[in-house]
Amino acid sequence: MKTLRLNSNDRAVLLGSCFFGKLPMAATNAILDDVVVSTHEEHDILFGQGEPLDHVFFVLSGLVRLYRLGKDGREADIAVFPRGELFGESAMFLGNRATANAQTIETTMLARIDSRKLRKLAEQTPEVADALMQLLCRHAQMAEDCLAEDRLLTAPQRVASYILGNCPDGITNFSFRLPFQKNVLAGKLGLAPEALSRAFSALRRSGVTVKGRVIEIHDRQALERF
Amino acid sequence: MKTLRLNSNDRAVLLGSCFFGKLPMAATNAILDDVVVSTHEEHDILFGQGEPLDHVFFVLSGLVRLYRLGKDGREADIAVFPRGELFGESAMFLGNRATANAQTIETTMLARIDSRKLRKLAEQTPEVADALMQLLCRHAQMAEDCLAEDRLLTAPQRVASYILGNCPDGITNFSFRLPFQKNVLAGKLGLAPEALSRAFSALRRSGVTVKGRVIEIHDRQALERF
DNA sequence: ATTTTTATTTGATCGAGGTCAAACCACCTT
DNA sequence: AAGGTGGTTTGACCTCGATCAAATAAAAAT
Repeated sequence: MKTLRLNSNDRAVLLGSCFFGKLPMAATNAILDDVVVSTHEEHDILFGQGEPLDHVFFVLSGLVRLYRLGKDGREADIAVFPRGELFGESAMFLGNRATANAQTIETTMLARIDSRKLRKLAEQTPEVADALMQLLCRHAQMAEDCLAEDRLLTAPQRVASYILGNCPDGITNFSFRLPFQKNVLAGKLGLAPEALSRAFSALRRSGVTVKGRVIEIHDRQALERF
Repeated sequence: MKTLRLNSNDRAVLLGSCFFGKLPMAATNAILDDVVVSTHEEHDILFGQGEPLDHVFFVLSGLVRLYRLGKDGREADIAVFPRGELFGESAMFLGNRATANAQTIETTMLARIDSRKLRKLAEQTPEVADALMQLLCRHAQMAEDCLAEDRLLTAPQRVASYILGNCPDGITNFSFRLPFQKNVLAGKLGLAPEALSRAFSALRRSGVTVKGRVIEIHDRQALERF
């Protein structure tokens, strides 16, 4: 892990992100002033459940996985954060302790924001507080969505739902590239890789073609019905 | 559903709750000033997923269930809120639309807080914003905990975990009363009632006794190992 | 291009838990 | 005491997805 300064590309990613995008410039600058940038190899462990954690992370590039460990060593993914996402914010409100493990999935650049400073800024700047609340809310929703899907949908249905989530409304014919390995998608959907593979092959009958990382949809309706 | 005013017992519940407990008196009073109280029969539907929702609910007494519907009509519980809990807050940040269905589980009294007002108050009062962030955070945690447990633990392990969550640390011999029907516990744990029943009977071997709603633990270690 | 490594698919097996039906039980009412 | 009513338990069966092992495919390294 190497420590660097923010370059202009990093700034662009930060300013274009959902979180920083709607903050007043003054607040953004105050935060970015003493941000620390670090680079990580793939599979680097960022923090572990229960460990002290006094900053919030922003993904400048790469991919990070949040997960919990079972006592038998098995892992359950809680969330996957691509570039532009902020994570680790819940520790800020829970005694500065991480509530899960975090690991990079690929080579990743992160910006670290001091949580004390962010929290203080939120006290003084309603827009920051509001942005934080929206972030927390979105993360809560993500977890609730996952929970509901796990409980209500079969593996092929969850995969169909994931695909549809990446397909603009009203379009019936569509294709896109997975932003990560199938491996990772499987974890995100709470499936073993084998189950994901089988789910894809079950969806083939409903007009889904998979070539490497590229997914093609030929019949949106069929997917929705699945 | 009948509409009432806050009585002194209601105020006590509100003031003793996790959310209002740490607010400055002025903020609490501002909120309570135009709270609306309503009573509901059991199984009353409070709101449905996607519907407009312009207030936040506080449980004065009774029990409320948040759940999502699958397209086949099956239901997946997201959370269960007993007296003293605030819920429905996420709609505030997501365009005033409910993200799930809510239903009373038993006869219930609710206080409704206007979300516009609460949000405005949060802008002006850092303590309110902070309390809201902690609430959102706790709810996000609850969902993540559920998700992780669903993915990592078997039915008996989830039940064991629930029991241990109700048992003070360091005590080996313990007994408590379920705060709701087994029915409800099953839903909360993402199990069919039959599966909960079987889980209990699997735990009997580890020193758990179930008599009606009363759960007795005779060997904490055995439960932890399960 | 060839080898090595890593990711994905396929096959076979197994177990957890859902579902349906029936029995059981507790608590009410009459 | 008899009869409801609704929650809970038990039994039987079956489906989904985990797991293990092996085959393939794709990527990276030489």
